[in-house]
Amino acid sequence: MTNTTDDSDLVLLLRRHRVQVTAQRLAIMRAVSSRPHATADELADDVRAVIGSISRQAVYDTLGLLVDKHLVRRIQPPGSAARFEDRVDDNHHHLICRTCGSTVDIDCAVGAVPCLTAHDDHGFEIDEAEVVYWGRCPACRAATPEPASQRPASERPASERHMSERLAHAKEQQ
Amino acid sequence: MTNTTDDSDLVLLLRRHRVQVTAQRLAIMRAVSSRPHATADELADDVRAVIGSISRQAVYDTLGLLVDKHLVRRIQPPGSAARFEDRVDDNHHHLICRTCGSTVDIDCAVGAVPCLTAHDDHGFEIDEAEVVYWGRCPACRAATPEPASQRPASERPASERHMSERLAHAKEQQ
DNA sequence: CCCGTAATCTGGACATTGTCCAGTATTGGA
DNA sequence: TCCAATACTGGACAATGTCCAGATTACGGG
Ligand SMILES: [Mn+2]
Ligand SMILES: [Mn+2]
Ligand SMILES: [Zn+2]
Ligand SMILES: [Zn+2]
Repeated sequence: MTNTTDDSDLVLLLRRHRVQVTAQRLAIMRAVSSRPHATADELADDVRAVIGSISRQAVYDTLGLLVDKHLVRRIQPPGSAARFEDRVDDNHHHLICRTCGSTVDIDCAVGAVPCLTAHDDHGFEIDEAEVVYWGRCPACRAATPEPASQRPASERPASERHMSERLAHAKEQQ
Repeated sequence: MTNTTDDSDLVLLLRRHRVQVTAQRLAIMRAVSSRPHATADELADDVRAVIGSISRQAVYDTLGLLVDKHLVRRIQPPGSAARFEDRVDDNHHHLICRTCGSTVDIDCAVGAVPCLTAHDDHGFEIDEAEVVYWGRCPACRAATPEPASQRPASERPASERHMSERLAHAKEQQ
């Protein structure tokens, strides 16, 4: 997608944001664009394949800078290192396969700024809602038809939600 | 809350789930109940204050086991170590202060099984939606009235979402 | 075009959060 | 009470970041 992007375009973009232009930064931007949802480590590898070498710190510094400038979005899926992507400011979410870890973009079910209206905001000033959908991708579903499914995800009476309440219940039944 | 719970109740609960009863497990269950959203490390400290000592491995093993048994829920807030809580199977979400990290429970804006219906499921079999709301808690808001707010969170034309597209735009304007 | 300074990059040490493993201790049933 | 399965311990190791001091590079001004 950005494979066809000229370096001069990236230079322009950086200058517009008052960011010094370096070979490392250009390479990292290209890497982020060409491999969405990659980790810092993966991006470092990609960059090394192009410009020979880069320090770990330069990778982290640059990604952090680009995130600050809203040129890159950092997502931190539970149980994984941070991942980075090109697609910013559109509030999209992510769908991750429990089995193989593959990650795809997903638009929000609710609207442009999804879920930003929580029932009770507890006095917080909410500015972002991050949503991660968990499931099994088509490939993994095909591989194992029915994984002896746990996780009924069904509701339980509110009175049994906490450990303490559930054990009281257990005692009665005993 | 569970401070008043008798050990024998916890024993009962574990037995019902075919889990061996040990002093470490009981202490960890108590710790999780009494300090919601604590990290493994914090729980280990709490447990040590009660039973003297426990290995890090026992803490992780037990928490993992309790999570498997649906007696404890593990949440992994972006940028933080995993946290654990008592309140399971009710699909509630979390609201985290960007400034001080305080975490509160929040019920879903949408319904009992929130957001589980994504626009396009990409063929995935979705079983859970995890939502993290980000913001500033009342205390932090009071401390700093307006933090030179960035993050407009406003929509941008779809044509400007990706780096590549935005730089093209930049070029025109040049 | 050259210079000086600020910004950036480098490489190595260090921190945090977890997992692996082999040996020892405890649990719970026979 | 005894045994086998299970759990716990302590130390090594791994992954993901951050800190820091010194070397290098970028870029605006002369
Ligand atoms: Mn994405
Ligand atoms: Mn909670
Ligand atoms: Zn998969
Ligand atoms: Zn706060």
